[in-house]
Amino acid sequence: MVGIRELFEDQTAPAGRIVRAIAAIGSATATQLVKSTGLARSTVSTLLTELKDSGVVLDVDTKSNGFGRPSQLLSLNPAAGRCAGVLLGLGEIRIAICDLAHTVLSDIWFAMDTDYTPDDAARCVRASLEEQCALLGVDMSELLGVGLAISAPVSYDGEILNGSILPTWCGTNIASVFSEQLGCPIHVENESHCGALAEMTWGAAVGETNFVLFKFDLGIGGAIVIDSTVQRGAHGYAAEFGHMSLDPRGPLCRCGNRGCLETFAGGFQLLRYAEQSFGEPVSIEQFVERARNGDPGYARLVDDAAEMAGWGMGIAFTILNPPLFIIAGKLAEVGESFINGLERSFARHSVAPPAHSPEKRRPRFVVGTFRGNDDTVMGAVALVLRQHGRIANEASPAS
Amino acid sequence: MVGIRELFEDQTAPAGRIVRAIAAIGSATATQLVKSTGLARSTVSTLLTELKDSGVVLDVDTKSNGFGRPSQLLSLNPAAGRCAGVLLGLGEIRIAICDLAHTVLSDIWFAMDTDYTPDDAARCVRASLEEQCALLGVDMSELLGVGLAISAPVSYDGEILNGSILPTWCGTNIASVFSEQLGCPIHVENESHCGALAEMTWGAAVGETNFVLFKFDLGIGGAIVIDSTVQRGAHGYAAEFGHMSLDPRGPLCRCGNRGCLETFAGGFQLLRYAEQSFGEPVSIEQFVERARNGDPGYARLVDDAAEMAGWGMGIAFTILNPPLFIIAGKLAEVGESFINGLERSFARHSVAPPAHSPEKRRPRFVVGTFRGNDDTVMGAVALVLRQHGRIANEASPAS
DNA sequence: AATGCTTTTTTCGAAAATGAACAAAGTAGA
DNA sequence: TCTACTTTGTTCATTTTCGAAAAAAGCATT
Repeated sequence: MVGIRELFEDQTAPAGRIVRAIAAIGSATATQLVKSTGLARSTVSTLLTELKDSGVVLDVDTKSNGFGRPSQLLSLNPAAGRCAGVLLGLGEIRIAICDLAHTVLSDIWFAMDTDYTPDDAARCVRASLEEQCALLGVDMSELLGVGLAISAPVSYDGEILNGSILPTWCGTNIASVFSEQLGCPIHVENESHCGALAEMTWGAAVGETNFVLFKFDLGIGGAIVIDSTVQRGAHGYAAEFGHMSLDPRGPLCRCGNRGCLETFAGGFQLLRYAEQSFGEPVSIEQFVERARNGDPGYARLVDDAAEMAGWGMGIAFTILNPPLFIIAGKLAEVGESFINGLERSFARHSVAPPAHSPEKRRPRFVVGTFRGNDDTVMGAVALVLRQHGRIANEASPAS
Repeated sequence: MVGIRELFEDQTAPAGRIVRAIAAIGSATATQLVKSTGLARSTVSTLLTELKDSGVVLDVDTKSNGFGRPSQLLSLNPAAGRCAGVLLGLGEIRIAICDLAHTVLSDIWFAMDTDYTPDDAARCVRASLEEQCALLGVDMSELLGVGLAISAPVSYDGEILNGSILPTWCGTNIASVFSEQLGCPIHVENESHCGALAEMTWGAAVGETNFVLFKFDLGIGGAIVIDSTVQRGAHGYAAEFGHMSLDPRGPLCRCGNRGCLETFAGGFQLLRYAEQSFGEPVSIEQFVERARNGDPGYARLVDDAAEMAGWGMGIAFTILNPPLFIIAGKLAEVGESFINGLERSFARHSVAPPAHSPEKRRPRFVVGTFRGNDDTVMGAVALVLRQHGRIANEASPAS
């Protein structure tokens, strides 16, 4: 008999595969597990009874499919373990705790100095996690893992590569800093990649195995998902759509190049253009609100941004040929006008399917379901649930 | 006891996995197989003795690693089966036959009318294959598969999507046409994807599991390889680098968009520009020769093409973040001047690694090892060896 | 209520894969 | 030449996984 921790982390053993398959989607039927793990019916059945006996898996419901014997809906025992997700944001930290049945148990937020250090962050997160765990009546050592979402590319060993938002953090190994404080497995990923995991787990991409996500927010990021796996590339830089160089003579970008997509359609830039033109500083929420209401200047800014964004997505399509695009971030909340402009521009910048081509040869466009920075925190939780971006585990347990 | 054919095609059985692992790299040691298949040493050992007993696998050599017991080099029995690769080109067809130890047994070429039909092609290929097989003293029914390389994107079910080079072929299901004539498993892929397989199997990408290939030839294509798998995308369009739209007001492209990379750096266009400027039509071989010798006008054309190509590769890097770029196609034969220009432009158009970053955070650039259209035919063979792009198998054997 | 149909779930003997211990085959240095 | 060390290859009892058949649990029609 093994504990949930071992099962959860075992990459090869069938029992582990089953547990993680359930963790990934929250609840599942045995038949679904047969498909997603590739194991034999009998194997799944046997292991499932064992897992039920040891209290790791629970029957939660019974689901009829119209015909035939109804199937049992299974879920991991919520009491068997918990996962935490942490968003390390600009002057703020947000922490969510979930059980293994995907129920959010705690979701808190607190402000930080804008120049907080990794050590500050780790200490604050630890204090806060201890407090929250106490409220939930569990011990912090029961956490199966903590996921960190960072607004910067992260290398495979947990180092922050390009401190564009948090410049002083560049070069820090964020994973080891947190591992030392928290003493449990740490998973690190960049913010947009977390967003994709959140959409796969709770949002617009549930059940999708292949898609590309564009996140239009203050910055522009994205994620490439192939076979349900978020691609990280050789160094963790993959899907930095905001820094596709679209115009070699365009505006200078914070990354050091010119004419990046972000300089045309990034939120920071749009806000600056708006302030320059209308003389009044606005928040991104105000900006989105005015653009949605059709305020001419703002609408035009969004229109132009959509034009460039569609171009970028066209190029991404030419390279990756995904069946689905998910459009996320605050700019997506502008609604139809942004999405339509984007699709129109996309059509002009991607290889046109031949005239007789069936509908399915065009990619689908879907707007993400998360608002605010929910996608990021929840994605950080999903990091643990899906055992993605795992980095440190051999730290001594917090005393 | 099972025949090589079943083993070769069985996707799940360990024996099949071992056979295909050997087929993919030509010859291997048992330890390599343990790593690449993920099976236990004991399993590999047991199955290997069985495979040797049935004559499928042979000991070919013994390799010392300096320390420890030397390992046996294994190879598939060349007499156990053969694979054919077919290039369906512009006014020409090329066919290669290999044994399972990667030895080329036959490599022939013949001209076709420029407007030959798929049926013509299938009949000619069949006649030629029968002849070649007879010369080799084997029966055509012993072929383990035939790979087809096409100068156009191909869908998963073998349909030609965009007949840019062979316009009348658009919409044909090339796989079923050939399957009917040849009566053996057919594998279809687009030309550039085949090129990547050839480089992985015999060329510059041996041992590489992740890379991006750009092929600069008369057209521009490419391939994305992740975990040793050539990515096809949702519809088989993936890695159409030639049609990245770099300038919305640029020249019209045959794909219907403007300013595609191909309109700036594609061989067809370069030849046309050269003819317009120097009044004399040249072949691509002549063009490359003159550019390599530093002939000013040609050198400048190549320089400008490298500038745009580097830009395109920069964008691809921002999206995919590969550890390695392979540069293939006739334009690569121009040499240093093209490659250097390309790398220089790349550096200006991709996210710059921070100043302190280690060398390994930059992608490597390597020139492909194949010349002419060797990569394409050999890639078509590799299609079969690696069981990639498999489409038809249930056709009735040719009578 | 009974029967047929469909899908899920379990059971159980057979087959496959594994881990651990051992044997083999080489190098390097005493 | 002998011993220590390293890596490869084999054997076999134990454990794991599978396939096929049977049992179970619902819906729909008669």
